[in-house]
Amino acid sequence: MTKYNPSKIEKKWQKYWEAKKFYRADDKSKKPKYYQLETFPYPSAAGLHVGHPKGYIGEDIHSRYVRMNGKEVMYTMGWDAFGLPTENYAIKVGKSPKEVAKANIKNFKRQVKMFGLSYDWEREINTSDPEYYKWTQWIFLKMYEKGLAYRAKTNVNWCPKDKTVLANEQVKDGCCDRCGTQVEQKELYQWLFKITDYADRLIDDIEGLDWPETTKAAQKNWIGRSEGALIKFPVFNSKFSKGGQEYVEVFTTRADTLFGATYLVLAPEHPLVTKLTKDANLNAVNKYLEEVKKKTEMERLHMDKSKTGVDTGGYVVNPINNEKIPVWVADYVIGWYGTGAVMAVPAHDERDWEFAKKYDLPVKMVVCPNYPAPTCPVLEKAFTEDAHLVDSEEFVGMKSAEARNKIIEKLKEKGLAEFKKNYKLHDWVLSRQRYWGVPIPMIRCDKCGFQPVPENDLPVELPNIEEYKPAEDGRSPLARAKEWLVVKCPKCGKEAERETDTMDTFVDSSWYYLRYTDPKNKNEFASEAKIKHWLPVDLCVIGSEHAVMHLLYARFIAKVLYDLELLHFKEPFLKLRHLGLIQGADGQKMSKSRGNVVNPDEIVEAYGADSVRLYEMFMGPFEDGQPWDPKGVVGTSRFLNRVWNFISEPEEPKTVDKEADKILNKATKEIGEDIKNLKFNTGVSGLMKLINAIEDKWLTKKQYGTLLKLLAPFAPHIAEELWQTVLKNKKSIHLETWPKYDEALLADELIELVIQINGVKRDVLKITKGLSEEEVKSIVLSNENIKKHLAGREIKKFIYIKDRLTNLVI
RNA sequence: GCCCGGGUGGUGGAAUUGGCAUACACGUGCGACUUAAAAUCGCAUUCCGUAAGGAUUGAGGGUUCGAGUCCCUCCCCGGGCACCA
Repeated sequence: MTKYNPSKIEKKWQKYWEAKKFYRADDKSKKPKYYQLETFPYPSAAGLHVGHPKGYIGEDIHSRYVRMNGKEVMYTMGWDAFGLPTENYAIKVGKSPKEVAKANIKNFKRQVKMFGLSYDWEREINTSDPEYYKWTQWIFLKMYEKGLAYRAKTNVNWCPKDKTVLANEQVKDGCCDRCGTQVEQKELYQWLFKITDYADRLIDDIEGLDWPETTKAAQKNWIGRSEGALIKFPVFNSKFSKGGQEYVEVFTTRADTLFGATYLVLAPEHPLVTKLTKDANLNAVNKYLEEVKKKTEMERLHMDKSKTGVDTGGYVVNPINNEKIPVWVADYVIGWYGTGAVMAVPAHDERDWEFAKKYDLPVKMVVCPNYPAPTCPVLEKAFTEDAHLVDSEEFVGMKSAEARNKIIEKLKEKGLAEFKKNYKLHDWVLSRQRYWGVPIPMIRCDKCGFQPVPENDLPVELPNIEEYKPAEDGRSPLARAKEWLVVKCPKCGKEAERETDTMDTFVDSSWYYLRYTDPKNKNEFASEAKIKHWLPVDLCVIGSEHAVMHLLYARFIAKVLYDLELLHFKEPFLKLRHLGLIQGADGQKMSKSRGNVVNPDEIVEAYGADSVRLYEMFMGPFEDGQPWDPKGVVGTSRFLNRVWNFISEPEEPKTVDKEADKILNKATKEIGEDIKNLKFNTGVSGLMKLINAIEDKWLTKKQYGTLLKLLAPFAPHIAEELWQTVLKNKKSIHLETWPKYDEALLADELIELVIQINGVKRDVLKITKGLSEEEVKSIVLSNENIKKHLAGREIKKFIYIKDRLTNLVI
C-alpha cells in the first residue's frame, strides 16, 4: 500500500490535463453553454496569499460540477495588468512597469496553476497587451462618437511639494503618502464618461437581476436617485437684472414645505453669489469664500459638521406666497448636487434648523401629522406621508404627498417649477496622469481642437520611456516621449500632440468578460457569433468590494454597446454571488504591514493542493470571510488520507452492500445541491460524513467510483489518481458524468419519531414510515416511558407531524 | 445619522426554512500502539450536576402545541453611504 503523496500526483495530473486540453471551451460544442466568470486578478508584486485562490477554488468546483452535468463550460483566467501599484513598484525598483508586470504575471500564473484549476488557458487575456487595449481604445472612440466621452475641468489631488497628481489611494489623512505634505485640490481638464445619462437605466434594470440584495441596494444608493422638483425663486430687485427677471433655482423633494421656506442658501461656488451680494456685505462674503477655499478635504471629513455661513444681503421671493426671504451663502450646501442652492425650511429639516438657530433666522411650521390641532414640535420626523399642511390658504388640510404635487403643478403654470429627478452619481472621470495605462486615443490640434485617432491607427501603443515619475506640470510621463507625442492632426495634417492621459483601469476591466469569448480576434473586440453564443455570463463570482464601482461601470459599458447594437443583452451578469475574503489568523485583513500574510506555496508544499482546496471551502460559507486557522488544513488533509487508505484495495465483494448504496445515493443528492448553491462548506462536511458512514464497509468498484466522482470537483488530483491508478479506469474521472440518484432510495423505511410532552423531548421511537396519526397515537400512548411522564394526566391536544414528531399537550 | 448584513460551545461553523440546537472539523482531555516522540486509531468534549434532572442560540418581551428561525423593544459587531436638500 502506497502512501498518499500529493506533491507527486498533483504535478503529474496537472500536466496530463493540460496536455489533453480537457478544459478547452469549445465554441462549436453541441452541449449547452455555461459561462462562468470570476474577477480577473491584479497581479501584484507580492504574489498570491492564501485568500486569493478561495474564489478560484469555489468556481473551479462549480465549473467541474457543471461540466459533469453535461454543459460546455467556459471558465477563464486573465490579468488586470495595468495600474498604479505596478507603476510605483517599478519606479521603486528601477525597472519598467512592463517588465514588472510580466514577472508578476508569471509568478501569479505559477501559483494559480498549483491549485489544479480547470481554466481554458487558451483564452488567457492581459489588459496591458496592445492586442487587448486596442479594443479598450476602440470602445473609447465609440463613446466619443456617441458624445459619451467629453473633457471638463475637475479636481485632482495635487501634492505641491512633489508637484504631482495623486490618486485617492495615495492620499492618507489628507496628506501625500510619500512626503507627508498636505494635499491640495487642483483643477485640471480631464476626460469623462457620461454615465449619468444612464443613471435611470442603471437603477431600473437592477430589479430583474439575480444578485445579492445588498449589492443591488449599494448600487441604487450610489446612484442615489431622488424625485422632486426644480423651483425658481425670483431675485428681488437685482441690481443686475436689466434685461429681465433673474431667478435662483433650487431642487427639493419636499415641495409641500415650500410655505415654510424662510430663507435660501447658495453653495459657495454658486455663480450667483457675487451678483446677489449687497455692497455692504461684500467684505464678509469674500472673507467667507476665502475661508471655505482653505478648508482641505481632511477638514471637511474630520471637522465637526457645525454649520457656517454668511448673509449676502440679497433677497429672493418665495414663489408660493410672494414673501421676501434672505439669501445666505453656506458650505453645508453642496455645489455639485442639484442646483447648488437650497430653499431652507428650518421647521422641517434638521440641517436648516441648526443653521437657523445659529444665525437667528425665522422658523415657520407648515406641516404636521396632528392636523387640525397642530401640536407637533418642529422637526417632527414621522410626518412625511401622514402629515397635513397647516399654514397656507388653499392647501391647508391637504396631505403632504398630495400637496407636494399640487404646489408644483400650480407653479408650473407660471413657469416657476418643474418635476425633476436628481442623482448623487457623478460622471466617470477616466483620465489618469500616469504612464502605466491605456493611452487615450485622442490628438489635440491647435487649430482643429481634439480629434479622435482614426480607427485604422489603433492601437496607440504605450511608448518606452526613461523616467516614469509623473511630470511636474501635472501631465503624465508620456509628455516626455517626444517622438511619440508629436503627430499629424488627422483632420488638417498640421503638427499636433497626442493626449498624454491614460485611462482608469476600471475601463480595461469594464469589458474583459466580452474578450474571453474571442480573445484572439484581430478585427473586432469579439465576433458577433461568439458573443451571441457565450453571453450573457451565467454566473459571476466577485468580491463584495467590487459591488459598486466595477460592476456599475461594466453594466454601463454593456448598455452603451447594446445601444450601438454590438451586444444583444442589456445586463451582462444575470446571476452574481460574492465571495468573502480569508483573513489572517488574527481576524484582520491580510496585509504585509500587519505581518499576517500566509503564502500558499508553503501550505501547498506541506499538505498538497487538494487539502488546501478542501480546507478553504470547509472554513465557512463561501460568501463570508473567515480567519485562516493554520491548523485547519490538518483536518482536510487527514480526511484525504482516510479516503486514500479506504480506496487502495479494490477487490470485488460477493454481495453489494445495500446500505452503502443508500448512503451514496443520499450523498449524491446533497453534495450536488450544495455545489449548485455554492454551499461548499456543507459540501465538504457532506463528504466527510460520507466517509465516516461507509469507511467500515466493503464496496464494489462501482461504489468506490461513485464516491470518487463526488470527490472529484473538490479534490481533482486525488480523485483522478485513485480513479485511474487504483480503480484502473482508462479515461479521466473528469470526463465522467455526475452520478444519478434515486429519489425512492432517499427515505428510510424506519424513521425516528421524536416524542415531546409540552414541547420538551422525552423519547425517540423507531417506527415504520408513513403511519397514520391514529396508529402513531396508540404506539406513543402505550409506551412505558411516556406513560411514566404523563403520570395519568389528560392529554389536551395531540400534535402529529408525519414521520417526524409528536407533541403531547397536557 | 441613514441603508444593508450579522450575533449559536474554547475556535471555524451546521441546522430539509417553524419541528431532536450544537452536524462536520479544529483544539483539548483520556486511552491504545511505541523504549520514547511524531503520525495513526479509539473514547469523551455546550454549561450546571456524582446522578436523576435542569438550563442554553446577544438581552428582554410577544405569537405558537412548539421559536436559533416569525413580530416588537434594546445592546453589541461587520460593511456601505454620509451636510445629497
